[in-house]
Amino acid sequence: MEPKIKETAWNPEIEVQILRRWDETGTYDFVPREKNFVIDTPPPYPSGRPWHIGAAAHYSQIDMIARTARMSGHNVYFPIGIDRNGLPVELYTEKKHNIRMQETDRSKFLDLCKSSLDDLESEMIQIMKSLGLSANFANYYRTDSEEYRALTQATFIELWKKGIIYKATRPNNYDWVSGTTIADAEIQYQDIPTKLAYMKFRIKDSEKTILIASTRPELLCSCQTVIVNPEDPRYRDVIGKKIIVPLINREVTIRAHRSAQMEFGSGAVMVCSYGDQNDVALFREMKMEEIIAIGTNGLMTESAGKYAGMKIKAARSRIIEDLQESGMLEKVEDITHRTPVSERSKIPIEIIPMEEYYVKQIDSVEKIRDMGQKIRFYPEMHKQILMNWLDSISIDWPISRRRFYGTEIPIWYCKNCSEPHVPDAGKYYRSWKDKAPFARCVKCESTEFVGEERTFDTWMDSSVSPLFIARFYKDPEFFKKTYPATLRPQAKDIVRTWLYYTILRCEQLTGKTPWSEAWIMGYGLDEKGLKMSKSRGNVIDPLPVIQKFGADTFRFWSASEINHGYDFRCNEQKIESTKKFLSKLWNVSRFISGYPLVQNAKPTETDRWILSELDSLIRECKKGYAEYNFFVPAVAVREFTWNVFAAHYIEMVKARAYGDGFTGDEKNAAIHTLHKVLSTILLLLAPITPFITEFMWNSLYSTETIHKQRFPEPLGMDDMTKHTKSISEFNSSVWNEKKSKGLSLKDPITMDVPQDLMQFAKDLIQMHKLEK
RNA sequence: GGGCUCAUGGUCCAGAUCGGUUAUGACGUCGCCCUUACACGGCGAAGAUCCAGGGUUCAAAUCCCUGUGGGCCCA
Repeated sequence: MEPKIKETAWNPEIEVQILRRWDETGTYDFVPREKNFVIDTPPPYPSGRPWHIGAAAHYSQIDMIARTARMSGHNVYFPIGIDRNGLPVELYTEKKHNIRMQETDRSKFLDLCKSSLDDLESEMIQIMKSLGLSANFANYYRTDSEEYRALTQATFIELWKKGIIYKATRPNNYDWVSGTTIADAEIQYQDIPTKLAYMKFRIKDSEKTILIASTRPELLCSCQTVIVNPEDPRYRDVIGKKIIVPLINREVTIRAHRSAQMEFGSGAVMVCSYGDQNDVALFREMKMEEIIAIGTNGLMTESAGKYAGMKIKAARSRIIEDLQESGMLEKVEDITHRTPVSERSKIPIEIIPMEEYYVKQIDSVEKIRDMGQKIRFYPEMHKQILMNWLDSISIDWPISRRRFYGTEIPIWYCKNCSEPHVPDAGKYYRSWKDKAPFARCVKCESTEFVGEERTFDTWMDSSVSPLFIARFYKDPEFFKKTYPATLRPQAKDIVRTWLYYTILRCEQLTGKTPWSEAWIMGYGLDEKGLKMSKSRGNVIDPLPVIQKFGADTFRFWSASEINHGYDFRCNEQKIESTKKFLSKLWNVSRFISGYPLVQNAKPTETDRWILSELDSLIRECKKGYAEYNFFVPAVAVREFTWNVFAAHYIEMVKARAYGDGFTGDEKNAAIHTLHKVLSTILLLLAPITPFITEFMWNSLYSTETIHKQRFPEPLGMDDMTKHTKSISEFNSSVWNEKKSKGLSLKDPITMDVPQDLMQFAKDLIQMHKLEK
């Protein structure tokens, strides 16, 4: 028998041809039906190259979800988008061209950002395509397109009319390097070494001093009170007394407040506007007048007196020196302080009062919690990330940003009376440069307007992705069929942003939960378990890896190595060695390809044994697929194919398939079973390794694509899996016996078939050339 | 300080819901072998006090408690 297939190893170059055929025949085109399986695919952000290998693994797995759904009989809608709004591209562009955004013409700056994005985007699209994503690339969307931004603006206009948006001046997180307000969700905490200064505050009309420890002595000028814990015996008698702020010489009152921790520093705390969120709460609670010590440029303000105009750190050092000179410094300790920093620029944020727009969210927390409870999370434990976040929401969501590359806030202000005007929804507005779409002010009838210059927080755009893909406002028929979506796949680090904001916004706009399932994946780390970063030099570029070993290799690695929901390690050598399994599968197929398809056959005992093992494999795989956990089918199929089917069954029936010493029926039964098992393996692996399975399916079984087939059902064989262990043990014992006698495997040997394997005797005797 | 999570041979990972065999498999290492699908292979070997301590039990990698160490998140 000559195998139909000649090559002896899986050649990844075949993938290119298969990709082309899928593309030409429109294999994955989406035509909406009444019921659809809609994936709210995360639009990746092209922030620089190379693209993260963990992200490539992530998108491979999202594709496995799409293929699983398709093979389970669903009509799958798998859109692809690219997220292009926001700060990273601005920073990238500033660096690339050595310019500063605030000093560059806005139109010109936007053009530069756009071309940076175009370059980075094309590489990402190429990787996603070559990974074999069964998505609709023909009309992939961009979040900075006119159409997308018009949707973001339309949703803003609707919320504005519903009264969910408001403007307020309040202390806010401010990133003075990127020059913008940021939301709590954009803050990270980092342990940063800093100095804890113990300062002496003198009690008025007394020689007594109280020690106050602070990491922010430069905020002395904005100190409005000193608090001590009411339970603290050391300070009981000074509560209500006046105390003098050193250097500033302002008198403030000592107050009792339970938020003062007795263990920290000296137990007495100065309250300034604003050192941290607790200061904000205390100023509000005690209705104190705020003093702004730090400006939006990151420099000390006029309120800081002689320190005005200095950078924060410089002012801190100078004040410590001055305190020393005036004898008001007790000591300075070096400590490590958990410091809130901006997620993007990594600098410590300042809390500065500014006027910004807000989306109401505090009132919705309970509703979102209920909706979140009803979403099925894979894995279930990651629902907790959302719940923890909901517990810690304390202020509304500030949505305005003082940046350029984002969706413009569509508001014009009357030049005369400042009344804000919001245009009709539906168009894309560039309020910073477009002429106001109003004739006169509704309030004072003036005819001159000034456009808002700020942009939205990018999560305002991202949080309406389920609405965009469902053509909200544009195509009611389509919307009805595709919203709510079925599933949101995403990484766990953006649960509190993307996942949460999407539920919030979709609830506000549609009253519905945007999807019924959320699939949460862990991070890709380097081989030692550390985060990959350019500074560490441990970044792995996915593109050459995929080119070298093929997409199926990469995908099978991702399925067999990643325990769903947990962080995973990326190791190029492991990816390479995964290819061995594909070659094994290739050669098993190659062997079987030498036999014709046999329609009907009566299986022998040996055949019924492997078919019974196959049934249990099908059940196991389907269990994994039902939870979108690809680790389960990948490992189960590999184990079965390699260590049961190839190692034992194929060896046992080789002679029978050749027909040596067997009847025609027995021979046909072997050939029929070989094809049955192989075709089932191909179907079970198709979502994970779409290329090799498609190639084999087309070569052996059908000209139709494997990817529109249904998953196999168990045949319902009697359970014979209990024999598997005896079979493999007996085979091993024969191999060992021959080896110890220096015999070749094809030499005959005198051995008996064990009693419990008599039903398989005929095959075993031929396989090992057993003699009496 | 609170929450989530992890800890099994050199490396990765299974087994843990429902306690009971010589603890699974892959990668790597070593030895032998071209046996008509495959040397990207086959056969075999070495290699684990299942993080520590305590408890429940006839019996614990598995259940309970305490602790140690790592990761992430929140204050």
